[in-house]
Amino acid sequence: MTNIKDLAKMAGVSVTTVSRVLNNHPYVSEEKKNAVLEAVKISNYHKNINAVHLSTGKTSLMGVVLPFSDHPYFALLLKGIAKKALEYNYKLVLFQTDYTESRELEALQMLKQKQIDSLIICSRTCDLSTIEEHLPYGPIVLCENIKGNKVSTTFVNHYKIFLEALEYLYHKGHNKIGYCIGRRSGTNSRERESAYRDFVKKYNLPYKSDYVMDECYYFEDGEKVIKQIQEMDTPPSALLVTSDQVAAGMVTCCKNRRISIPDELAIIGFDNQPIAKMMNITTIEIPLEDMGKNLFLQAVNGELSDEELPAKLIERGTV
Amino acid sequence: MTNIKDLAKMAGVSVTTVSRVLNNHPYVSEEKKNAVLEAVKISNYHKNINAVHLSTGKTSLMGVVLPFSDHPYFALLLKGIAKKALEYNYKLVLFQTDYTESRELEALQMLKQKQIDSLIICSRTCDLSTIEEHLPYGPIVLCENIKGNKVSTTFVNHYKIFLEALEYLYHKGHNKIGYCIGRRSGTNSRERESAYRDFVKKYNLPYKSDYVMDECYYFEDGEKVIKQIQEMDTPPSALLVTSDQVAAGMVTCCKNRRISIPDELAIIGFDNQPIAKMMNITTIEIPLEDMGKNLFLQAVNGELSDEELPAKLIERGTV
DNA sequence: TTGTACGCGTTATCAA
DNA sequence: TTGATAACGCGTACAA
Repeated sequence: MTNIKDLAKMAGVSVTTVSRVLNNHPYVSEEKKNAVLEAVKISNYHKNINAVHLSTGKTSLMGVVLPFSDHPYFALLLKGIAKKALEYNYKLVLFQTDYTESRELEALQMLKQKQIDSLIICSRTCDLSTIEEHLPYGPIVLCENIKGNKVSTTFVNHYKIFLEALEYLYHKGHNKIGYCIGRRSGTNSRERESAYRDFVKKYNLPYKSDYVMDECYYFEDGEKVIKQIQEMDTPPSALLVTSDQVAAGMVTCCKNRRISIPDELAIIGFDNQPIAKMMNITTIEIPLEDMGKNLFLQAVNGELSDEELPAKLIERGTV
Repeated sequence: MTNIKDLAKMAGVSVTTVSRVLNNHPYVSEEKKNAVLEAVKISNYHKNINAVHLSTGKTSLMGVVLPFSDHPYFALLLKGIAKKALEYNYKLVLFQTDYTESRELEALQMLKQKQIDSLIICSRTCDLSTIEEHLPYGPIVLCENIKGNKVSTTFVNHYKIFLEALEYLYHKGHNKIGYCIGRRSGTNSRERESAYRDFVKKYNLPYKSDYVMDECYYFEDGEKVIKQIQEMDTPPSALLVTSDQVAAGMVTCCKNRRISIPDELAIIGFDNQPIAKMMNITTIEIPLEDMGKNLFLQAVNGELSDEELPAKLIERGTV
């Protein structure tokens, strides 16, 4: 492997000059520059990036922590991050955690060890305090509404939009409303739960714990939900479903079982993914790709900020 | 940032001894070992991985090239890779190419620059020769049937399984069979096309170019296909669809349009994803996760091998 | 405009 | 069992 020293020898210049040429620094004569470039060409030289990293203390590598990359929600977030990463010439290191804390710690560890410059955590299991401990080693940004901390955040106001959707259903005549969610823990889920509780309280509705169904992630989970509500004595007449995938699975399942939508069951999905448009599902649009882009920018520049992005209800045929 | 030198000073030993302790090498007394460990603890020391990389010439980073990470086919492949990566303590660097060659070259570049140890290319646009040029810099493995080269491969025999599926449809009484595919280029696509041509030749069927539909990737593309065939004078009576997602989209669309499956249109999907099971879609099972695992293993150990994994037809309700 | 010399943090070699 | 010291390859004060 030829290195910068070899090049210097070949071109008859110093290593500094070689380095200058390689990094487009000023103050180097056309003549020597060409000599170096020539040497690069004939020697098939390529920088050893690790040496650059060691020398500069930076890696142009950004970590991305997410539970599953095969879920459209996170895939879209990732897409936004990846777009900006391309633009800024950053590479991404993926940490697929399956919501296990140890995998999250690995990512934080890499930040500590300077293998990545910064870290985007799309969803987490570990404590906020654990994250804060690692802040001295590089920027960490989160995708949840916890303003006023030492970490930057990009988020949508899940409390507000959840409440809005619930009110919408209520004014459409529904008073038996349930909701489906991925996991019960996590900031976003807690926000939704508290919106739900505030809603039933406001309208004096009973809080039925079986109206809240968790572990809903994928298309095929929609069937599970339909089965569940069919077994209930008084099933909900409307469901807020925090993923369009699951909502689509429910719509498909309902068609198979001849359950009429929205007459027998109204459904509001989340994200406004292509599948929702195609299946004409009423949904809450979440600007996932924009959120990804924003997360990236916060992570690169490292300045502290909290940014709320808008979500909005899109009326279609399932309510 | 405290470093190994500081530790040495603190513990009253040499840097060599510190390094030995840190890497669990033998020949260090219990006493000194404890002294070092103590120093590590109180100084909150963490290795600078870049220095390790520079020194060892390795990174424990593996590159993964794929067109889109939000497609279930690649997401499953990635899942298999990620599982093994976790086991072998490797991290993954993701290159989402959108099938642009320049992004692929970036990955190869990183291999050259020693930022990654090895590279898995799940699907490519660039020439095989371009890949071979980069082979001296580290193992590169491919996910396609091009045996006998200097690169390792893991693949299923798409020619064979495609032919098998076509025969299956033929013997079910279909002689107007079409197929849907992602892109037309690429080894896998060419294999399928040649299986299709051999099939129509064998049974003396006409080759109709509009029976081959490309750009079919996602659920929502299923609708596009149905629209297309509905406009044909003599639409196909059966379709091989190289993604369960698209097949699911088609089934959904057919339900909306009251097209009876399999009577008016028979469908065979690909991959055997959960959605296929749920929607009772006949499909070709591809062991994607296993393929991912295998790709990883080939990439870490760097030995040259070509491994064919089995695919099989799963009969369900759409034929 | 150019070059020398050192630092980055670690591992590996070799002598003791 | 230990420790000096030389790599690893690059960037950059600082001097010229």
